[in-house]
Amino acid sequence: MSLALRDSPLVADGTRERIKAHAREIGYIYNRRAASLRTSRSGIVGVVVHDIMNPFFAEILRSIETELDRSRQTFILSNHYDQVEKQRNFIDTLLQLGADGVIMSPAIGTPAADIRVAEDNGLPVVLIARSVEGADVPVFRGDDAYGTALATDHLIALGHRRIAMIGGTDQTSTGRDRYQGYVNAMKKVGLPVRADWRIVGPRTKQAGFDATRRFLDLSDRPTAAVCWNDLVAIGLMNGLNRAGLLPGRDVSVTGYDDLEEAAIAMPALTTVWNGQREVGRRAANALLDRLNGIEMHGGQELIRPELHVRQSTGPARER
Amino acid sequence: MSLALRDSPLVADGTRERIKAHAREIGYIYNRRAASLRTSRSGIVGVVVHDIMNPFFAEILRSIETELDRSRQTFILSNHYDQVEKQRNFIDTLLQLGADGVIMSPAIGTPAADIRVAEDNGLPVVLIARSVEGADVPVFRGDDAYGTALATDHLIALGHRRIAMIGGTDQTSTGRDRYQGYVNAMKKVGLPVRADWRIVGPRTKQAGFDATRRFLDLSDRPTAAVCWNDLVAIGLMNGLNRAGLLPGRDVSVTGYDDLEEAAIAMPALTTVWNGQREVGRRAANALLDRLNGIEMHGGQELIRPELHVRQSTGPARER
DNA sequence: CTGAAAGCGCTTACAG
DNA sequence: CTGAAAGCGCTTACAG
Repeated sequence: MSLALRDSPLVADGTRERIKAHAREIGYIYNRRAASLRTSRSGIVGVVVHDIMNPFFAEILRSIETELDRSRQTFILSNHYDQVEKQRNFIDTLLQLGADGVIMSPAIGTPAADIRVAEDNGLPVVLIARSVEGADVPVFRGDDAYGTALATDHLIALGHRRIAMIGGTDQTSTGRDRYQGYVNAMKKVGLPVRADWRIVGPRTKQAGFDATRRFLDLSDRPTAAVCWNDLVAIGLMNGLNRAGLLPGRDVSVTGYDDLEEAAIAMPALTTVWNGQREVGRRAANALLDRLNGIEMHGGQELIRPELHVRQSTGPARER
Repeated sequence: MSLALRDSPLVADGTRERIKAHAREIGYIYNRRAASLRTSRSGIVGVVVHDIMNPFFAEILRSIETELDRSRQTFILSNHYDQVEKQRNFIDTLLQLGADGVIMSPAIGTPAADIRVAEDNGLPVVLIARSVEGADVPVFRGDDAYGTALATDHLIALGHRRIAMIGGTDQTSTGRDRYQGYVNAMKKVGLPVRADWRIVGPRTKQAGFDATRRFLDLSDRPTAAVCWNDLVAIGLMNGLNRAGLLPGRDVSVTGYDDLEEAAIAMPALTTVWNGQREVGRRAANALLDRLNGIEMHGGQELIRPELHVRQSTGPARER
């Protein structure tokens, strides 16, 4: 009977259909726990990110969902809110449930040992968005340094010479890379990189909004801002609007990620496409490949970002 | 040993600690599948909503997460995108995994029978945001008719007489109730309810943005719009801004939900607080109570919404 | 080809 | 109080 229900070719068509019909009739429910106990495959994949409410991760999740659905894998989601302990608990849970693998955007401060524990216990890991020093697993992320350089170059080409960087942190690989790209672009053309023109921290709309005051109070106030991501940029633009300044005319603003809402922001946001869908799709497929026994090299796969120019950037105008 | 690991009081403290230390040392991993097979409790709760990328659901999920974490339940998430079939697959998966219960915002068109199948197979159901006719399970949602009446009353008090309703659908209980509240408020003071002043459909930012043209082209163009939710309102405000109209001065706009970003929208959005956190908290606790054998009556628990007045609404001015 | 038996790793009722 | 045995529902290797 179990063979028939699993569509085994060992069972004749007619027999299979009769058995299936009967199973439906008596309300038979396949017990995946029992099957999993026996086969040690559970059909469960874990996904853990900083925060699914962040549209950046939500967009990645959506394409992961598409890929896993196709392979009939169930996925369990968790936020770690950058708490290593919460992430560790989740990995424990996955191990206890016998999950087949995990896709993670590691919490700030994740030690390579945590990845190794998972791997050593038969839970293959694939990383997205951030890498972990010393962990020999596949990583899928955008080329952040290249991306912010694109944005910065664009502003420089528009004639801006005083450019701030708003948001982010040095605690993640992404944060360091994005800042580095901005620094490289500035230095390449001999523009000053001033420590006080970097406003560390903001990564949300609210934080971008709150940073407006600090930005406007900077000495030798910059005429443009490279923002950590679209959320910060949109928050900053709202703040500038409130202060009576028009983004794209009075101050140029770039975002990062090209979220769905970047195009309908007010004004439409110039930003860097970060390939969320690509990251999700490739990460999911890499994990599925690993589950099917395909050998995988560790190391990064960088997705090349693209600049999308819209209305939030314009020619530099001195006050 | 299994007793010691589960902190049973039957085991002396010293013994327990020694056993636990040893377990850690040899890298012992508790097998929840095996335990679940034996006890028929899995520690898994399913949550299925239309779309977790929608901040309304994301905010509900966040408080569900908090409550379930506290009870050490793992939750499995799924979007149904209003496809009954997808929702049905998810419920099947939960049954196969022996999940302890499910919290769902039912897909449009969910038959009461689908709820009953789950319940009859030992999967208790709690509904959020929408109800299902004929399903005798607890429902937690806001009082939608009351909420849109609050918004409409507010606009009427500001002197508006031509008020449109933008977004939503008659296919959900929420949609019908929100429209009814608007109709009631208009009729109560003898204002006209015109079919062409209702723009059915939009529920996203993009859709709200896209609806701007249709709104501006309405005959006897309304001076105010009651929007289905904050996303539609923000999209509409962006569209109005692009058209050179200032929300709150040229056109008054109300939202619904009071999402976190309503307060920092441009301009700050007048909206109806819809108690997402409350809905999530109560739904999770109701389910946990059911799991612990506490009897539950079916039926709705309505959370009373509140009007939050900000800058997107102002006195009516005729052109 | 078919059917009965063993075993996955737990928990619990039961014998000692 | 302790320890060995049964059984949850599958899958698979094996005997017939």
